Amino acid sequence: MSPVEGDAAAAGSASRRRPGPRRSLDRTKVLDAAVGLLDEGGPEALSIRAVAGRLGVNPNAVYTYVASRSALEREIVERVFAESELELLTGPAPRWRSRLVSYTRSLRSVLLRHPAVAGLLMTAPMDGPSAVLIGERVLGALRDAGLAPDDAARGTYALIVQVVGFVALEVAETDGRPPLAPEAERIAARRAALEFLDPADWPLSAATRDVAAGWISTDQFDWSVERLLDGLVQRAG
Amino acid sequence: MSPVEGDAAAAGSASRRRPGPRRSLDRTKVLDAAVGLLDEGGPEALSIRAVAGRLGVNPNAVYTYVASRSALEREIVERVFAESELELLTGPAPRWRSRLVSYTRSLRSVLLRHPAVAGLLMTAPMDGPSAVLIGERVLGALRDAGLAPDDAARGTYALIVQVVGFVALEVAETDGRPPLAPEAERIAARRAALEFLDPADWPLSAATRDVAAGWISTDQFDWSVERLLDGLVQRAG
DNA sequence: ACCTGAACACCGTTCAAGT
DNA sequence: ACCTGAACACCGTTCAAGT
Repeated sequence: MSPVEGDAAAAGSASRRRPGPRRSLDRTKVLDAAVGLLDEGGPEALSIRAVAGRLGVNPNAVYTYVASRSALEREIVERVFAESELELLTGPAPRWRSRLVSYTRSLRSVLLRHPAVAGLLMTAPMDGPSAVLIGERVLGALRDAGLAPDDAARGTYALIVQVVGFVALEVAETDGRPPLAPEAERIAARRAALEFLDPADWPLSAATRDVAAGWISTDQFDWSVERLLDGLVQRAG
Repeated sequence: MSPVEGDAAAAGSASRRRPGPRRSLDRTKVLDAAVGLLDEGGPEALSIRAVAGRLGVNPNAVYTYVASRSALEREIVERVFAESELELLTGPAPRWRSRLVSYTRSLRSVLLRHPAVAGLLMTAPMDGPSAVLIGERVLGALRDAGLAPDDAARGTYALIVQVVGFVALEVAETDGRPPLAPEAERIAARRAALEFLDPADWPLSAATRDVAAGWISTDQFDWSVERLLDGLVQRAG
């Protein structure tokens, strides 16, 4: 990539210079392969054996770099979190709301570009470095909104739950294979599926079919975030 | 179970009375077996083959009653939703808030008693009859709160996302085998895991470690629901 | 209609061995 | 240290056959 080969090569030349089989893999290649599989084939395309196959090694070679399938899945989520535009969260204090709104939109967009990864969102704790950094920045924005530290911390989690929960349920209605159908198409399919709602049995739901069809929409996403923010700031002094 | 054998036997005697192998299974037994496996052995205990084994039949016999493993998972969630105390959602209009708060608490409790089922919450659309009925009743409570129909419909989904998202992330931090460790214990484990937060790197997060440890707590759950409700009613006339 | 029997094409993970 | 080779104990699902 660059004239000098970077950290790994530098460290290697200094400490270890044995003939050996000369490593054919590294952690990055394993993760690239895993995300590539999910992005091309959807949720079912991911397996340790498929990752190994894509890298041209035996299945068990993967275990040199990841402890287990579930550890691999956690790192995949972490890597996609790292793609979100964190810089949207920083800015002048009075603009705390637009910072949060634009960042949550950005995070949703990133996840919708990797729908099969989004399907892994709620299956393991989000405790990687990117998740921690996102938390720190959201916390900062809510402090800028005037919330006391403890309320800002609680609000941070409520917002994260709303955002990742929304996206997880949104992709759960798809096959997880990118690119997803356009939003309008997905809403229309939901609208058709809600045709069954009989006003005699579920009057309120039947009367708001069109809104429920849009539960996966960008409008509903933004609206939910805004309402939650309204509730959070209401109790700021 | 009772002197007369119930619906199935009655229907059977009237319409079909052929010798045959006399069915050894039905849909209910399959679902009972599946939930039983999850409740005893956690998420990994569920497989089509294990369900068959528990019922003493061949693996493929299960396919007479469920179309696929993922269809089975959807029905498992539906069945656990049906265990929630829907009657908590009905009552006098002015008590809309306490109806919503007590129902969401009840739903969380039910799900935490079936943690491996809770792990399936975000992997498929919740479109079963119980989910529809829950939606109808939540919608009613939000109408009682004074929200316009469309806002009530949007609010219903925001609330569902918050509740199921919260529980899914909560159980994702456990092994999914019931009974879960007591909440205080799970919070203490989180507190210990957050010890690494260096104030130099993440000052705001480090300062609110104790709150973040309690992100899986009943207090945080209630607080999140209340703040969202605050945001929802703020725009009611 | 509902089950058995047998097979297909996979899994994650572990262990021993090579270099 | 990092890979190969081989195996263990599983999967979901399909098809043909029995009754």
